Amino acid sequence: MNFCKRTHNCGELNIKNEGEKVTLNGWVSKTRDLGGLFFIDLRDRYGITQLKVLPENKEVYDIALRLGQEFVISASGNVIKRESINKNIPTGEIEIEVNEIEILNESEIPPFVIEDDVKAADDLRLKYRYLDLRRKILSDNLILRNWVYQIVHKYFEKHDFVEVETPVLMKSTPEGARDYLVPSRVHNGKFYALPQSPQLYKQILMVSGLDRYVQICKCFRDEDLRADRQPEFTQIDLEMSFVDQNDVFEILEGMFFEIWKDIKGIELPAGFRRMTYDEAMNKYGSDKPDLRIKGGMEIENISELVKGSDFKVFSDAAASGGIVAGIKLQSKEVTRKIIDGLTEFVKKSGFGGLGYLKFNEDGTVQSPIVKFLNEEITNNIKSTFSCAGGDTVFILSGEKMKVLQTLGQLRLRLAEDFDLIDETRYEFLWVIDFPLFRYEEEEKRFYAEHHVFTMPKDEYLKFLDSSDKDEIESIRANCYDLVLNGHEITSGSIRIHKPEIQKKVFSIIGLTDEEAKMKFGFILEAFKYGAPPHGGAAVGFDRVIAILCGLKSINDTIAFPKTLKASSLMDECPSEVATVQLDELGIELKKKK
RNA sequence: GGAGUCGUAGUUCAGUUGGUUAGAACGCCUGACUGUCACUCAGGAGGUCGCGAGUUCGAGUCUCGUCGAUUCCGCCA
Repeated sequence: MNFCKRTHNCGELNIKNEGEKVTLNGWVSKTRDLGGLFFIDLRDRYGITQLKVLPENKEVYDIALRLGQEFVISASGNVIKRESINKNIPTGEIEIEVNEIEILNESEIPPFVIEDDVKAADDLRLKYRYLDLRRKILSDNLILRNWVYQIVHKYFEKHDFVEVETPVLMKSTPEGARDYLVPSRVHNGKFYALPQSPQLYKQILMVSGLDRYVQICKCFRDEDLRADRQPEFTQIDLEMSFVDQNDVFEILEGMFFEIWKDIKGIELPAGFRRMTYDEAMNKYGSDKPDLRIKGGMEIENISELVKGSDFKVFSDAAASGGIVAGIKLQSKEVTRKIIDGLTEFVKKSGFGGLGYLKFNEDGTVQSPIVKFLNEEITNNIKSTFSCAGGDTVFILSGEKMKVLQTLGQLRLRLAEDFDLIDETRYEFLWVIDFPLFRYEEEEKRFYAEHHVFTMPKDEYLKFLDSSDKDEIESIRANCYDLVLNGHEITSGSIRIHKPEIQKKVFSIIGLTDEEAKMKFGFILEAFKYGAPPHGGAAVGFDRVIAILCGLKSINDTIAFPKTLKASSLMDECPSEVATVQLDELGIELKKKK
């Protein structure tokens, strides 16, 4: 098809181009018919340029009158200075006086108007994703994502990493998330799994001597979704040989340094803050604390202070091995209604109520529990939290982890409600020394907190032979997360490369030699032939992009995201398949109940 | 698997205690208009109130179920 091809895009012309004869191709964003004067806003991904059509040019004018939203056109004419300038857009000083228009394609009336401040609901936007992506605000996310992609590739190339593609069809392993399964036609009854991550392959590449591996790859997890969780997502996967934790940190800090410098023009600190898992839990009630909250709002354990109080709820908690702890909300008006809302919030986590002490400006203390606490205890609480008039301390008591986690959630809730988050900050934090195991009460067994190949810290190796639950739970690992603004954006560990340590870990999670061989045989086999000390990490690419774009959800960093029920509204997948296809795979569907 | 919110015109929403013909804005169509850029003005078309039962003389409104979107918990690198 012949058509008049563009000489420029719709975002680049300005007053310097005055007098030039140009051709633009693009979509009709809007038309304004003033009777004797006709304006067209022509859009492409670079921007919008105004076209002007005069009725004297009858042929062109008649075409202009036919134009509808989202028609694709080619327009030629001269760049002229506008009579009235639009300061809101980069091309606002000029317009094209059109002497030729060609309609390249018509459009049906779109189901929603394509504008930055889109009004359509999510499902409609997803069904017509291609229209939604015509919005600059959205396509800019994909463009930024591409920039980060390029920075990452260059960065790792510069540091001698080798990009290796690992299989997408792999062996299903039962640990971790639920696998997406792919049936095999050649081996009826057998299945591949899509990778939850290329974990095992990258470790084997270390045994191969590749030394430094990186891959920006798709990962798949068949679990329920969230705003920051898609069934398929992208990670920057990396692994290094002959390294300890600090080497991995250094490489990743360097990567984030370059990304933030290039994309945001921000110089991140040379080394990120570090905090142990235990400290994070005790101070923030979370393994991914948001450090942007004004005043810090750290949790204080006041078990000792209230141990002897007459308030049974507190003294009982302390006596039965639990804790009493609280957080302070600084100088905010806390009404009855707010307290009720927060009480409702903690009740959902199984607490009977929320204790609070309001320290008034006049020195009095307002609280339903103050009558149970003597003056000394009240004063001690006040000084522990460094309270001034106008501050409120919220207190929970009970089982330690539950108290800490709920206070952590309360902290985030208060920060949200009282607008205490400094949105301009980027707070990176390494959370280190995670527990190696997690005890599952219901099944009465240990699970690997990270994954089964995570190396325990040297000083805890002795507990691998222990049969004491507390000792095993106390084992800390060379396992780390990078947290940014309360989001986990990276996770990794130093791996076990010694068979005797691996054996002990398997034994603690109740995996017999036989089972281990069946599930992980190939990697254990590989490890027999000289596995170097190695470790690595995986970066949640979508989450990083979402934060860079200022988005709460990762969906708008992904071209074609899926809904919470993991379906794609545009191409309507998943879908049923023909019986012939199932027959070839040797699969028969169960009848629906 | 559980809890919450939402579903009414092409779109975003309003719709009172269950009561006559379900409204507004934007978009769309027709006409007018030579400096608009959220153009303006005049007129017009457009509805299976997500779907299915039930209660009722009467349901957009109440009840139950179901489907979809979304937020959170469980789950999950």
